[in-house]
Parts: sequence; structure tokens; C-alpha cells
Amino acid sequence: MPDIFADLKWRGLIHQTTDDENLPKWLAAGQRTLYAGFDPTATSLHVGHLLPLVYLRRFQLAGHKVIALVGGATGMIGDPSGKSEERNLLSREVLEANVVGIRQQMEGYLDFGGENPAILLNNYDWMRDYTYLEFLRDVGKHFPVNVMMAKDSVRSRLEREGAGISYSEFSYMLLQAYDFVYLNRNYGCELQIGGSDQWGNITAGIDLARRMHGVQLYGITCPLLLDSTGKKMGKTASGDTVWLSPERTSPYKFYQYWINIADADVSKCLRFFTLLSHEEIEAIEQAEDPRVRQRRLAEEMTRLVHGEAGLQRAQLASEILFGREISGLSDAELNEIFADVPSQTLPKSALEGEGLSVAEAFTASGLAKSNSEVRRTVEQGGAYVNNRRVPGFDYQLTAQDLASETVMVLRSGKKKYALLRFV
RNA sequence: GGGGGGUUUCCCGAGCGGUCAAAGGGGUCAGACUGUAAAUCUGAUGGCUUAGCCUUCGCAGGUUCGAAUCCUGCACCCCCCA
Repeated sequence: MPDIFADLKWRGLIHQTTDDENLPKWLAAGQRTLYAGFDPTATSLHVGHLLPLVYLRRFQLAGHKVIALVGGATGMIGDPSGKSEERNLLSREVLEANVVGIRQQMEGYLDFGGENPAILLNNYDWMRDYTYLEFLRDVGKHFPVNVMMAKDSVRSRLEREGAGISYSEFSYMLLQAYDFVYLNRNYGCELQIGGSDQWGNITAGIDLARRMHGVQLYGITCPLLLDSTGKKMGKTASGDTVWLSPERTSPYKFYQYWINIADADVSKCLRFFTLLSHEEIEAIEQAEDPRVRQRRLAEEMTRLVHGEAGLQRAQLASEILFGREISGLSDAELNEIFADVPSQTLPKSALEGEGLSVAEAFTASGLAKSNSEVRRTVEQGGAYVNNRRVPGFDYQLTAQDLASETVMVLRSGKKKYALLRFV
């Protein structure tokens, strides 16, 4: 059995463990069962979820049994960990849709077939029929309030002026603690992994198991995903969340996200997210051309999330988009390459006669909000049509400026593209 | 309840009767350099039919040839006293 603990350590993926001494040996001694929980706060997972997901995958590949738990029940309450303010409750319908979406995505990352299949569970299944009275007697009885108050997630809220915490969020940890105990009883699960903000919830589960059944469980937390400037990762430069579903974040944008990872963070990302071996990663880190690191990272990540076909598409699009003048391509090719780029449709007649002013074209495409903005961009040399710089604000676009039969490719600055279709 | 201070363009923050679309910083955008980086440098940053015009300085009125600047009322915020 491969030494999973040493691997995690090498990758910098161990933040804390509940038993530094025995955990490595215990893991090395045989197949263990572990779980990680996922909050169904949206219909899709995002880059932030990838860390625990790949974490589970690593364990699975090392021969351990993994459980991915979707929090259909816990999501109804909301985990206060790492949140500075009380959260709004999600409606039941939204939650159900989210659970469905997330379950589907999980299938892409873990192997649910084969010799050592992963297990996918939803805690709503065992919490649904648990009555309040029974729960208080079985579980609540084992939680000293003074201990609960001391947990980071609760204390930081109480200390924060004007924040406070509701009773429901306060008792969230009981639910997660009980999940662990339930999984232990029914699936032999003995280890929980999560982000460092999950420490309080994980130890709550370990305490509960000891009190209820006298068993010893374990926990490992991984570091929070912060970049070198201390900001949470997983957002594009413009602040959009990087989702794992191609509908929400196109393979092209996803690929671009990783290509644009800062030098200071690229090593960490390679270690955290990819399944590449230590030797491979070290070789990449020492490559002559520093861009190899980002390219390789983007390649691995896009292949993992969007498959080989998605990667091909993203790479082709990137090549064209950051290349020279766009010409000699057909509608079909352009539509393929720019599948992810926002587009607007205008009547063909707009290009006739005088033609279409640059101002109209750029505002219609959504690349600029006002004519003044277009004027500025053009005057500063940042406006392009088919990757050719627009010579002046007075320039009129005609059928001559089409990149293919009906498509015109507009660009503002270095990276922002939009398509205009003329029909 | 009494007294004082505040509310400015995306944010912070100057301005205290005309030279104010409003200093400075941050952010953002664009350009150069580069590696589709970082750092740096340059420029831009209310709108428009752009040498000009129009709308902005909490809200509503007023004084004045002219108001972000003065007066009145209202709303919200902060501080001090009770």
C-alpha cells in the first residue's frame, strides 16, 4: 500500500491531524474508510471543492475506501465555520436541485465502479426522519455548551460586534458530528478530511464517537486555498467564480484561469491539485522556460475537469485568441473556437452603405458601456477587430471586416473578446 | 432630551461663492516592456452629436449674475453630555 501520508505531506496538504503520532502508521497498516463533506450551496462545484475532491481521489488511488458526502441536511442549516455573518437559508427546492447537480459532478472525479468503488451519500437520508426529541437525547446530551462556545466558528461570531449567531447555526456542529458517527457505524468510516476551517466540526465528531460508542476516530485538515497575496483562490481576475461545470465556466475560461496563475502560486497548485508524481512535478518546476509550469498545470487541470476533448478545444481557442490576425477561417471554425465568447446578433444590413460605427459595434457587443468608453479604448489603441487594431474612432465597419461569412471578432484590451454575428 | 461633527464622482478623501466634471490616493481600464506573468513606466477613468454641450457633490427648497461651497427644512450616520 503506497504511503499516502508521506505523499500528502510532500504536497503540503496536511494542515493538522488529530493524531500526528499514530495516524501515519494507522493509514499504512491497511485499507481505511474516510469521508469528506460537500455543501450543496450551488448547482455546481467550483475550484474550491476540487481540493477535497482530489484529496479523496488520492486516497482512493492509494487503495483506501472513500465516501463523498453531500450535505442535503447540513446545507439546510448552514455551516458557520469561516463565515463572519449569519447566512440566509436556502430554500428546499434550491437545495434539492443543488444536491442533484453536485452528485452528478462527483461522478467525474471519483471512481464509483471497479474493485474499490467510492460511495456517494446524502446526509438528508438519515437526518430526515430523526426527530428533534430523539436527536437531543442521543446526540445533544453529549455536547457540553461550554466546549461548543469555545469552538472558533462560534467564538469568532460572538466576539464580532453586530454579528451574533443563531441557535440553528450554533448547533450545526452537532449535525456534522453525528454524520461522522453515523458513517462510522454504518460504513466503518474512521477518518474525516476537510479544510482547516473544518477542524472544530471534525473534532466534534471524534468526541461524539468516543462518548457514544467509545471508538477512536481520526481527522486531517488541509490548508485553505489562498494565493501568495493571501486571497482566496478560485476567482478569475474579474471576480467570477471558476466553476467546474462547462455551462458555468467554459473549458476555455477554465484553462485560462490556470494559465494565469501567478508564478508564486504555480508550484503549490501543481502539488495540491494534480495527480502528477513527485518526480514529474519537480521536473516541471525546474524547466528552463518558466511558462511550462502554468501550461502544464492548465493542461492537467483542464483534462481532469473537462476531459481530453475539452482540453483540445481550450488550447485551440487560446492559440487563436492570443495569435495574429484572424482571417481565413470559416463560420463553423470560428464558432467552435469562440464557443465560450459572448456574442450578439445584428442584422446584416447594419454593415451596408455607411457601415457600422466602431462605437455601436463595441457597445452592442457588451465590451463597452458607453460611446465615451469606446472612444477612449480606441484612442489608447486597445480596440481590435479580428485581432487587428482599430485605426480610429471614426472607422466604419463594413462587410470587408467580417472574419468569416457572418462573424466579426471584437476585442478590447488583451484578453476580452466578443463576437458579433450578422444575419 | 441637550450640544457638536458629518453625508463629495466605483472606494477613501480634499475642496468652503466663480479659474470645479471637482486635488490626492486606491481600484479599474488601456498602452509600453514581458512569459497571455510579476515588478516598473505612460495615459485614461460622468455622459454626449467631444476644440463644444449636458447631468453630477445625501434629499427638497431658497439667496445670488453665478452654489459642492451660503441659508432653511428633511433623512441618515458619528461623537460628547444627560
